[in-house]
Amino acid sequence: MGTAERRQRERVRKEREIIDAARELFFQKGYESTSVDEIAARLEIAKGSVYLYFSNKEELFYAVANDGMRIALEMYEEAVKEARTGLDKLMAIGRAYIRFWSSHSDYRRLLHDNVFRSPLGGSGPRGKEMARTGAATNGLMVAVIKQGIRDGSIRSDVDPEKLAFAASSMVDGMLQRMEKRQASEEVREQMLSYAFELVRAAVAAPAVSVVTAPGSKN
Amino acid sequence: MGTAERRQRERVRKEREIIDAARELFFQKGYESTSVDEIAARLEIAKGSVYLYFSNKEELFYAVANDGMRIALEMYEEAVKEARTGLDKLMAIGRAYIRFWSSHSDYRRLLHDNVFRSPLGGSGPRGKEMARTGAATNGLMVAVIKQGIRDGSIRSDVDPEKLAFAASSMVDGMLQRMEKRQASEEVREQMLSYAFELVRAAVAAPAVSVVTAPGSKN
DNA sequence: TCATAATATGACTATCAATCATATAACACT
DNA sequence: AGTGTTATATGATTGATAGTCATATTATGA
Repeated sequence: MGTAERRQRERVRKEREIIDAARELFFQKGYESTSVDEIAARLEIAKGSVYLYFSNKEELFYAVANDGMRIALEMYEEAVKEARTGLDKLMAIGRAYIRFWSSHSDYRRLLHDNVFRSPLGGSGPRGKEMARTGAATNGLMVAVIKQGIRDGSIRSDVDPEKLAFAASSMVDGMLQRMEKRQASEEVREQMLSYAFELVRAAVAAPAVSVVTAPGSKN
Repeated sequence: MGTAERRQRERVRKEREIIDAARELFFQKGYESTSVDEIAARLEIAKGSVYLYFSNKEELFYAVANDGMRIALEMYEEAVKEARTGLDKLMAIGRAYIRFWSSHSDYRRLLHDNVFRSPLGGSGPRGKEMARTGAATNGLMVAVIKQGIRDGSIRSDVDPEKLAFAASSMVDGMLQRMEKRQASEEVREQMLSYAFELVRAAVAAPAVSVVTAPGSKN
């Protein structure tokens, strides 16, 4: 009796449809200016039906945001594979970060115009799922930093958790502010690159190459 | 005929009253959950009267936020006086930052729960005023960094504007995220101190024995 | 064929920012 | 003082929208 399973599949498909519609509208007009009525209208269903699948509008936001974060996470994971030392991997994540946020400016705008509603996500399931994706991203950074300490590319007095937190906060904070200032894509990249070099200068082990000057590539 | 002047004074006084009432309510219940009606009720005036002095609720937010930012700026200016080198001044600003945000957690919560509405402020006069305060704060940091480069405490290849931007974004980003996580005051301070040391490690001029990087401004 | 459960609907409620026609008070000028 | 003009104040009204709920429709299974 595959009824339950079919029902479950149907449910997931419906949820997906709603998320997709919401995403398009959020991208187009922003979260605040999109009404649940509009989302429903786009799918030609009743507003009440949306609430059958998502307990409130914010959960819908978390679902969309999580999609974006998942894409980013996958890009980081790819980037990490292509570098050897922990430090290089950390920098590779940085470059992937720039790549992601340049190529997905819709997600960037949506997420950074609404950071305030993405703490650890709300209390609903979608919020929690997004929080997990955030935690996984953080975990990746911490792991990479730890490796760097082991392989000698990162100074041993670095605190992996704190560094991951500070570095990602810096980048988030910068992107957020630049969003408001409507900085050009080019300026954005320059600023981020500068910040990454700053981090590198701060944490690279003093071993072979003396601390690299900020602003110089590699 | 001091009539115009008295009127002007009266206007300022009224505005002040409204800002103060709004601040108390924003602190107590947050921006979103405070209605303009409540603000008016607290002052025993009609809602319409509020709109006689502020064109919308957001302007009221900017006015309150600006107060907070002014207090902080003054603390930074004090802190700067008590250090000698540019690098020390930069670190002193950092410590003042911690002091301000610990002692004024009401402002901290209000501002960081609402960063999204404080880009460069909105288009109204209060938003613009807040933007000016922000610019002044940034200007102070840039000036201090420039001095550091001149007096040799900060590496000459540092870009003052970019460093100021990256560093303040980092701190903002961290505070914002910690607000959501409800980190304790203690953890908060530790994290911020760590971030400041990271910045110091990245920008402090190398010890005297080491040759200064070529192309130093001075 | 019918009872039960799942899904869908859209009218309705509640909330609130912002507006506006109307009223009152302050002022300037004679 | 008397009068027209401007500034200030009011609160009922509008418009928008998130979320609810009684009711209807459809699917399932005995």
